[in-house]
Amino acid sequence: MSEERELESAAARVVVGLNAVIAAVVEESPLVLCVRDHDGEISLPYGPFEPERHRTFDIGLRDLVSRQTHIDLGYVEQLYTFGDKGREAPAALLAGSAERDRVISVGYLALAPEAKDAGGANAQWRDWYEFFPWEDWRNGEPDVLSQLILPALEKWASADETAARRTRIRIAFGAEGWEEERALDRYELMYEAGLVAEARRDASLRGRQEKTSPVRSDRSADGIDTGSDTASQDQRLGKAMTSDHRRILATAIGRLRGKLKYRPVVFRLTPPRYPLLLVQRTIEAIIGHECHKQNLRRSIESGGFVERTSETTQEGGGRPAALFKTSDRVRRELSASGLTIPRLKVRPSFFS
Amino acid sequence: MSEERELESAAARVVVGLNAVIAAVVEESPLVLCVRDHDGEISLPYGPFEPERHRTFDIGLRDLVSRQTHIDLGYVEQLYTFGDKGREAPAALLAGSAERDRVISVGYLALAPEAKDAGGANAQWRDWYEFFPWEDWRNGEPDVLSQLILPALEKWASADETAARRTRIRIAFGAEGWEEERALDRYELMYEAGLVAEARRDASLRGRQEKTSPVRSDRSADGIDTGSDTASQDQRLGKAMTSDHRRILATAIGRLRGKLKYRPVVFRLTPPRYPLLLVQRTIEAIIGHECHKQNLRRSIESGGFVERTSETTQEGGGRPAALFKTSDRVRRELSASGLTIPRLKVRPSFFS
DNA sequence: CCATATATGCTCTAAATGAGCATTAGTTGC
DNA sequence: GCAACTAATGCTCATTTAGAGCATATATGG
Repeated sequence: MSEERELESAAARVVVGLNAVIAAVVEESPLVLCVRDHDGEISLPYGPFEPERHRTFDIGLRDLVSRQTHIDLGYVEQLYTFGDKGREAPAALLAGSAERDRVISVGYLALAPEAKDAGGANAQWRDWYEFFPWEDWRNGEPDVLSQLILPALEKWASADETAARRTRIRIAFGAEGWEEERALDRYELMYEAGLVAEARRDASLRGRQEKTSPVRSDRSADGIDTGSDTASQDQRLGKAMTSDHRRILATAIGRLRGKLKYRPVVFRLTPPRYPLLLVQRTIEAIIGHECHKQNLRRSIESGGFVERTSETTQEGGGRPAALFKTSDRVRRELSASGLTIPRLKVRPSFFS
Repeated sequence: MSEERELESAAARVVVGLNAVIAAVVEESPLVLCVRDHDGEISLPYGPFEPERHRTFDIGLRDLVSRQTHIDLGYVEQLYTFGDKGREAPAALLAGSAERDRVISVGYLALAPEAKDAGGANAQWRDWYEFFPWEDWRNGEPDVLSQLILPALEKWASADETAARRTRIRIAFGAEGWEEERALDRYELMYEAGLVAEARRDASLRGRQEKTSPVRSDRSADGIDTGSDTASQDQRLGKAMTSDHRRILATAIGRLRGKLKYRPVVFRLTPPRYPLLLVQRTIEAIIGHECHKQNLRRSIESGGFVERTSETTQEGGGRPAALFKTSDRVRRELSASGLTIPRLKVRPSFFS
């Protein structure tokens, strides 16, 4: 049996890749570092995990990123490992992988305190809401939700006898309040409903490759044709990415949004000295909605996350702001709890 | 370059394994399903991920577990992917992997509402505190902490000029309050300090295999010899497991403990009808400390997690308890928030 | 009936949150 | 210099949660 299996695994290898979501926040914009893949598609930095060179994933990731982008990662955390068949639709995405190899990928999230010039012309910082326009509620409920997404999802749900789809939609899209950390749930629903470009791309790729055994038959089987032309729609439904990178990014956003609430990770994204408003803008950029200023300040100050310095800034035309620095306890991760984020409520219009 | 890499990866393959932490709670005991590996060591159910047979990790895991143990998994969630070099110390742990292959492993957590007979004589449910005696505070602070662990860690920390070790110890072991979800941090510190059997085992294995490049030099370099004989000490410091399985289990425990607080996962572990005390005991078993009964009830009842039925039980010699069932909203995961767990405080004696 | 064991109901206090008003200290235009 | 404007900062008040513990209800075994 051991021999048999040996033959088997020699036939179809597993290739392990590494993917990095490298995030920074600059001037109200949450940025993610992107590269162009060989087809010119937008991708996350990725590459093979090389067991001979890399003692740990962590080391492999840093090495890979530093070679692709001139950036040295600081804070890094493992996100999720993606292994679904067909996820690496454009085959041979990683050098050295044969057609039938299974490519799995270990996704990481990294935080950078500044969006340093990424070096290679190939690397570029992008606002992550380019990929998820519906996730940004800072200026109120995004129109695309009630105008495009929810109607399309509703149609998709109505094609399902059981209430399962509708239930999932209600949870993900906030029938009982918008939960920002459900970014992945929302993306997955939209994918399954055929609303994002990747769903259509993957379906056609699958159609070409496999004549037998329908994989995830529900995906494009009854995907919705929302009418207008694809290009302008993808504009409103966000840019596509290589392979399942947009899913990985959604995972990262959801994770970061959640983590913000129970660990003081914001301070991984701040410069050495900063006014409290910067912390607020950083949080708002990530979370995707506005906060109650005074209460957030109370939370930050009373939590002992920061220390006031004697310096001040004079940015816009208002009273000068005191500059703060992150307290030692927090920088050394001594601090257990995160800061509570007082969100300013915006009522979703749908699910009235 | 692509060719070069192809050769390289043909030389040292990556083999992907799957690991399952399958948990259940029975009568105040948190149980985990274990198997015996070929050496007779206690292991988590594991096996190779077979890309030809398995479309997703999830499917692979269920298949693997059902073949090893007669159990059909319900709730399943990915935990973490372990890839450190040397983690699969006893080489060729997975059939078909050559000596120099790198074995990485995708760990999963599964919850079972009952500890069904596992089938194979090889599979066995065990109380997870056998492996982590210091994590069970239900009868107050475990003696082993102040008697063995903290002194040994303190000694280990004092060998470090920087305060780094001591800081980590203080965070992990609750200088500012015991945080039950830090189970992994605690285990890792103990491993690094050479307090658990696996650390000594891995060190000797490494010593045999590699003459060059000291890997994780701090591990056993100044590991502590706490004096008394190893056997009785391992008794007090918990049973060892194959490879890094105890680390995986620690990850699972920490994750489950954390999740309990923000998602209603307890109800994945309850039978169809139950008295509220059962929920309490289940939570206490997992969390590792007692709760304030009345407040926990308030939390459960007011949160709309359960519905009262007209039935009652008569277990011990007290007033009969009403039987509840989990509400639909919760069973379909409609419920967003978890229940707040009112812990009964126990003051740690150390870090006075 | 009594002692004992739980279950269950309720109260009281303290702390955390949510909202918003008021004041302060600058800048800019005139 | 003054009015208008901008943002920072300080504070208050009402509500909600969370933490503790007392009191009552309904069983069991003598």
